[in-house]
Amino acid sequence: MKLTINDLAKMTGLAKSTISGVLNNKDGFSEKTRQKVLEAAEQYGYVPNEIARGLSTKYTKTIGLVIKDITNPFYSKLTKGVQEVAGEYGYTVFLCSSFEDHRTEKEQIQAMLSRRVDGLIVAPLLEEVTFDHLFDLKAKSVPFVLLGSVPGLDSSYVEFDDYDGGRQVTEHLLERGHRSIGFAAGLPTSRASRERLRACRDVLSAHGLALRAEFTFEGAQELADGVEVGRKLIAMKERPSALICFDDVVALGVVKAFQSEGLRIPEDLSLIGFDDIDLMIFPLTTVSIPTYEAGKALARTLFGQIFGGPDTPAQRIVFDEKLVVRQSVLTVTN
Amino acid sequence: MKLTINDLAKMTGLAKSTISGVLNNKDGFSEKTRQKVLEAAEQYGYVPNEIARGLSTKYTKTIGLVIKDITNPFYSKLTKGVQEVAGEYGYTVFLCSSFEDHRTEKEQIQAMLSRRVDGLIVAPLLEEVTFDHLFDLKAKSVPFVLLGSVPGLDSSYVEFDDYDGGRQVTEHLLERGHRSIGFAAGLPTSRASRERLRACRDVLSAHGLALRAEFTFEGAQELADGVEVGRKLIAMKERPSALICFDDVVALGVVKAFQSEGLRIPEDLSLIGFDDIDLMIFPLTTVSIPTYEAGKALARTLFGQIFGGPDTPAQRIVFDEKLVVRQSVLTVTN
DNA sequence: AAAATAATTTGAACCGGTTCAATTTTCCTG
DNA sequence: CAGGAAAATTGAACCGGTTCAAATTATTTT
Repeated sequence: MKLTINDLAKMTGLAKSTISGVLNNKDGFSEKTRQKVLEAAEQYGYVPNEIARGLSTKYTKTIGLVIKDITNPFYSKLTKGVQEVAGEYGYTVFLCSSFEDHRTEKEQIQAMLSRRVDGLIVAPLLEEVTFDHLFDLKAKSVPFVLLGSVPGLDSSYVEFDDYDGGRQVTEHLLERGHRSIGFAAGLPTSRASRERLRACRDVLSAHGLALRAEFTFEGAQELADGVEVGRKLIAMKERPSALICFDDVVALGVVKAFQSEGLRIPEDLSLIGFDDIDLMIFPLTTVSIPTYEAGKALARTLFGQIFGGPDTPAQRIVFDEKLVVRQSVLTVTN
Repeated sequence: MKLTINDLAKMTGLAKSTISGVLNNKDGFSEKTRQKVLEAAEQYGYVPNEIARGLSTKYTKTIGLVIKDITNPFYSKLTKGVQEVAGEYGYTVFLCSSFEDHRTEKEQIQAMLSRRVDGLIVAPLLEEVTFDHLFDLKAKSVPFVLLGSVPGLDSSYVEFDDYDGGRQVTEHLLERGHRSIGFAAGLPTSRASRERLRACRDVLSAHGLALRAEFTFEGAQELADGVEVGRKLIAMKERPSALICFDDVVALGVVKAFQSEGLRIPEDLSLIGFDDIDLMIFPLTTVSIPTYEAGKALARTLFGQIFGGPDTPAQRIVFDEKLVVRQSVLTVTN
């Protein structure tokens, strides 16, 4: 059915090694045969079988990207960055989603390995359990880059300075006079969320303040979760004057809940998010995260590993997070 | 480095065909050898090389998904649906983005073919040029399913009744008394946009009305484009009373433009979008599109083709679009 | 024009699996 | 316990490429 290199060899009367050589631009072939091969390949529309090639060269021109959920703007933008760079290198990317499940993450990585990807980009779930599967990658010396470092694992990674982002927003709120601050954290599997929360706590306690338990929410991930948090806040007798949301999506949910009750942001609640997503139309004060650039950096770092061989030193790239002040934070005068 | 089936054969003292047979659950092996193989595989952590397997079986357990831009919520949700079903079948998906470029689309499909995917899902760009590459797929009898039919190509597809969606929104506006209607269309490569626009024109002309050229915009794709359209409208002396946007993202852009000028939706402009995206917090009247379900349907149809062999009849699935009335359309009394 | 050298081309082995006809082993039966 | 059938195992070919030492052909050199 499909034309193979053997067919081409038969048709041109040349050896398959000759065909292979010419097609891979190796030199040592006469101009005459070179033309003959090229013409025949062109004429019959020969497309080399990358699978077969991969088997002998050990390079599949394929990388795996394991993320949590493509539906989240954060990841879709990151993915776009990865794709962009992969394309430049003639690589194709396998998209795998862990759907926030630790076992799925492991399985996906396993599947990628069995498909012999040349490298992996993983946005690992943070969990108490184990990072064995990641240490394994290192042990097997499979090129890989992580989104976010993993304690004790000496690997390449790209991450954001989430702690500093958390610090910035908290200080911003303090500067604007807020003393009662709430926090809508993400899932416990999110490193970013944890860091931001930790920073928030640190800054508050440095000012003799604390995050009150009833103003601290957990597991906020999607818009609906944000709406839920918003509802809970609305139902409270006493409410924090400001809420830091783990990301813009959650913040958007809070905005939605408040708006649907006729309450207003920032008059009734000051709000801060993270990510600075494109689809934001609400003037939300947030923290911009160079997601797209991070995706590109992840891919570039990975290709560095792939082409640099197993002794390529691990690279660590940290992107800054930057507060973007808009109109969702009120200045309160005590 | 990596353990192969040959290694395993040597270690157990069995033939590689035995190892292969046991591991693939073929019968005709004694319980004793079966155990021996299984234990050895387990103990040494043997993972079959899918590349090698793919070469001989012709099945790579891999499908290709070619979309325009993963960053668009429409596609990310569709992708999620595809992934979900692919996962159920033990398949992994190659994500390819055409980035709205016809040539890139062709190249991506080519790349997928050279990687011998078992099937393809393509959201093709609509262009004057050619659909040769799609007809080629048919000719080569590569299993594939399209998002949206292509004229003259008898293939499986999943599509939305975009014409009807366009009809619904236009009639809704007419019912609410609007007579001066504008349309922010998407890129000319979007079939959905074209259909919606066509329906709008048809309905209007059936009512003796027409879409005025100065109220018809083209190439609106991202939020920024919507903002642009909004600005243009604001700058006009005379403005339509309602605007239909090709999708929610564009509508969101218009909202943003209006809000930033202190104008209000729907008081200053009635607005309708398409997609009913999750991240919407503005009470936008829109048309809900079962994107996630479509993604699943695409995948299921594809697997039907893959496992059903080349004579599987082409399937056509059309999803309805459904108007969701919220608060972005004013009732005007003339 | 023969010998030496350089330029091309080729054939066989290999990558890591699957497949299946042929062979070997085991089990029954008379 | 020989002989035949059934069960289990194996070996070789194949999938479609790449690689490289060896063979062939062309070009110089003397």
